[in-house]
Amino acid sequence: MSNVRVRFAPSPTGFFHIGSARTALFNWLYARHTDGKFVLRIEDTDAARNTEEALDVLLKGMRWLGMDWDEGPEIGGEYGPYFQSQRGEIYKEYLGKLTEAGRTYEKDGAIFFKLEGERYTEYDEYHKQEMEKVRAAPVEIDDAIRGKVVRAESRDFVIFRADGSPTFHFVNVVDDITMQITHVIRGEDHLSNTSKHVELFNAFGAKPPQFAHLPLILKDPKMGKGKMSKRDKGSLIEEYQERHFLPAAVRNAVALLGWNPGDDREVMDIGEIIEAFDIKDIQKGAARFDEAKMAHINFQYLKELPVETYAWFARPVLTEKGLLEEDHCEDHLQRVLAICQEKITSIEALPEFCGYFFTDDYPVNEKAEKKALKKGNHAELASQVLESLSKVEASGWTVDALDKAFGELAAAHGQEKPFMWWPLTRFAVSGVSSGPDFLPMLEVMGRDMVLRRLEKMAG
RNA sequence: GUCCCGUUCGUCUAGCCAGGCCUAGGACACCGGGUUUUCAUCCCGGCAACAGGGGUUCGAAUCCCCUACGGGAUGCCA
Repeated sequence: MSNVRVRFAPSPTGFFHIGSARTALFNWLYARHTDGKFVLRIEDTDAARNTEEALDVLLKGMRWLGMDWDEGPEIGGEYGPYFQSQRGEIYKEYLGKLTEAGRTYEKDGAIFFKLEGERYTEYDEYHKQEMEKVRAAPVEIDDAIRGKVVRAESRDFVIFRADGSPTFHFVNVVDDITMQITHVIRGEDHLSNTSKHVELFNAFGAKPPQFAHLPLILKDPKMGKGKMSKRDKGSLIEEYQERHFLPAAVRNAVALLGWNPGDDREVMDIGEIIEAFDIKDIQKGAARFDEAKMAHINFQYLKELPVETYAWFARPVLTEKGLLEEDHCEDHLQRVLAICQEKITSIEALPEFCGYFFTDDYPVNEKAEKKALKKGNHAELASQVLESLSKVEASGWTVDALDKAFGELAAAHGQEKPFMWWPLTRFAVSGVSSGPDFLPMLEVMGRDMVLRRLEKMAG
């Protein structure tokens, strides 16, 4: 085990944003890669919006993506509590240290952190007023992604509000010190704040952790400017859960958001990702999230799934849509899925793709109908197929037998191949013009269903 | 305004730190062709980028400077 201790410190808002998930994942990957500890710390100081449900969304999302934490909610750990709302005593104690060192003062009921350096007054263009500023020594941040970043703070800042609650900058630093965090991997929006944090670490006489600031995930320019927000489509992990994406695929896609293994690998199992992951390979530039790529990766995972597992994911989706009885024969389900799995790119599209295997109440696609009927008189063609296929016994209803029956049908009409009957037949039994391979589809459907639907078309 | 960060195909990116192997590679998307006389799969092909300008150098996507653009910070939000 290494001494690496990283943390993910979300504020439960009721959403699990893809950017947060990425930050969590990178921390988790780094912990697993280095055989260190991954700490989950809940920043629930804003009582108004931090509810039980909000925390639940977060924890469920973490687990769904397979990110387990070594210390944190529900499991505890030796550096707890892991909820900021329960760490008041610790914050008071650390405030005392600062006050003792003469680094605080009170103003308007709030407690400020006092910077060291020459003081002067200057008109501030942003605040549109005269303000007291400090010529503090520049702080040097050695960022694992950006390199050396130098930035100087110029104003004292609030660490305890007038209502007595500590601010983000303060609790963040105190928690990182007391939880002995060695690496802080977080979004770039915190890079400018880091000089504040380093000032605080220094004031406490603590060594700042290794920082690594992740590039931001920007929204689609068509949707506006700035970083991706929870209102943007595709930005919430919950959305992928609801759409039945495979968690491993989502995790893989999220890992690729600003990181890559340095070669052409994209679809990787989690062990591979953990092994390859390193902070130095993280991108500097901001990225735009591409849903199409996520879908592609998801499909790659879907194709590789054993049909048993595929059925495990698919069954609830089909049941939800009312296509499948709870106790529907597992073997039959798997036979259907086996011929669909390679053709279909998402679980989400499955009900539409294969619903007709399970119910007679399936929609008829008009375009497919037009296409199928172009081949000739549909009632006539259907009755020809019906006549031919009814000769195949239920016990011998196989691809081979069906192929043979179609062959004989063709021969009887002086055709070399039976393909003129195929589109019509497919349409008659499924209502659409595309789907699984034709003969296997008929075989899996079974004699009764196929003949029944052909009869209907034959009139 | 000030400070900080960034900028390679439409998108994600490799290459940049250690300049020549880059006529800039891969993937997604898109377009075309093929297979499957179904198809959303699969196969083949195509399109398409070093933000701009100066330098340094025999040689720059790679090093330096400037400009432009994008982003972030500048909260008693986190």
